Amino acid sequence: MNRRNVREEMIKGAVSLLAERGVHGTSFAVVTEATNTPRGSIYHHFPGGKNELIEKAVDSIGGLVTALIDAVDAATPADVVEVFFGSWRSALRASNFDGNCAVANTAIGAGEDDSLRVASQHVFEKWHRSLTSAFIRSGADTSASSDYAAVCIAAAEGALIMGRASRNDSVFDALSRQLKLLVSASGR
Amino acid sequence: MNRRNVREEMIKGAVSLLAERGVHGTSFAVVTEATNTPRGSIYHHFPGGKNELIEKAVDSIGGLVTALIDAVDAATPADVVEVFFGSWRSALRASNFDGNCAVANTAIGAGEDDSLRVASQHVFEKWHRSLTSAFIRSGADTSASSDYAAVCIAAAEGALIMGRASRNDSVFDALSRQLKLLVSASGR
DNA sequence: CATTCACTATGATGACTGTCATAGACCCTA
DNA sequence: TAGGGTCTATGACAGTCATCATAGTGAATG
Repeated sequence: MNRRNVREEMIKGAVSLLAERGVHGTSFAVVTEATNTPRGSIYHHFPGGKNELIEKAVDSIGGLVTALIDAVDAATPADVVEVFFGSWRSALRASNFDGNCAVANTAIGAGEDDSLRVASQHVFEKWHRSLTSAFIRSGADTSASSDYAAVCIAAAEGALIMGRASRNDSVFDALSRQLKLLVSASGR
Repeated sequence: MNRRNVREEMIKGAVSLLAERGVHGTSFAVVTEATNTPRGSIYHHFPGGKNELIEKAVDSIGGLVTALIDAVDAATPADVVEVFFGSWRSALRASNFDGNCAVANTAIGAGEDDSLRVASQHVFEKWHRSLTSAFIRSGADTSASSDYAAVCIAAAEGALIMGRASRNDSVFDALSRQLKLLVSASGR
């Protein structure tokens, strides 16, 4: 836990906690306890305080998911839907139905300070661009791909909330089923 | 502000604050200040403390929206989509892009105590049933209506988050456009 | 008039929050 | 060996949170 990775550990822990408990639940006390990182050096690593930590956490998970989307090499638009929803679904399961999207939680928990809101906005935009490209690559209708991406992201975010509320991920079945139909209609 | 409506005032105020600031931001101090209700009688009206207030607020807004859905008398499935998203969209605008769905915020902000999670779960289920019926009434494919309802609710919840993050409601355009196509495909 | 009840006012409690100052520990370089 | 920069430990700070106890109000009932 010494040397240089304390900062990274904190950011990583903040991502998990952000998904599970939101911005307010991600207090420094909880972060340091969950990650076994030293409480004394917080303002050394994050001079901007809590906001800086959360921002970095949002950037981190945002970039990670973006990379995941960019790596999708699907043969059909329906496969893009399958992979995208499948990832979120398994994330929900992995959290034992106790986690939401960290970015969504940040957008919701953003207070007066606009920095957090803007950070999550940028992530959403990045995801939208990447997913749009993925749809185009898979042979979807080019002019509709942006719409498809928006629908998928919005639906996934909503499904996470509903799935968590019901401790059940069957919502994803309906979404996957219908959105596959939608994106297949015009493509190919 | 005397007599019997203090309780109702508090619940009403809690709904607004819940949508804007989430569970944690809906503190008693803020509620009483925003509604000009007496701070001293909180535990008289809500012996269950904060949880009871939030629960009642979720029930309240849940029933209100349910009634709204039940009142929809649409000629086509596409019209159901139009009305449903239109309502959420104008709610977002009305809040100056600073409000989410109060029920979603409660689901997210629910802590260890399961009561809040369950309350929001029930509301989501109620909405799902009502919207499914609305689709069936409008002539949509009966076996697909449940899926349609799930997709619409999830997408709307996600769109609220994204719209708030970007202070922009153009996401709703894409959603409305595509989901109208989807629900029209099999219906009629 | 007296009692009871619904409601309100005030303030204390202890826990937790983000923030920061101070001082000590570690290790690389000279 | 000495110095200096990076990191850590400890704890104080002002504030807010939910909760509750105590005391008080006024009105309706008996």
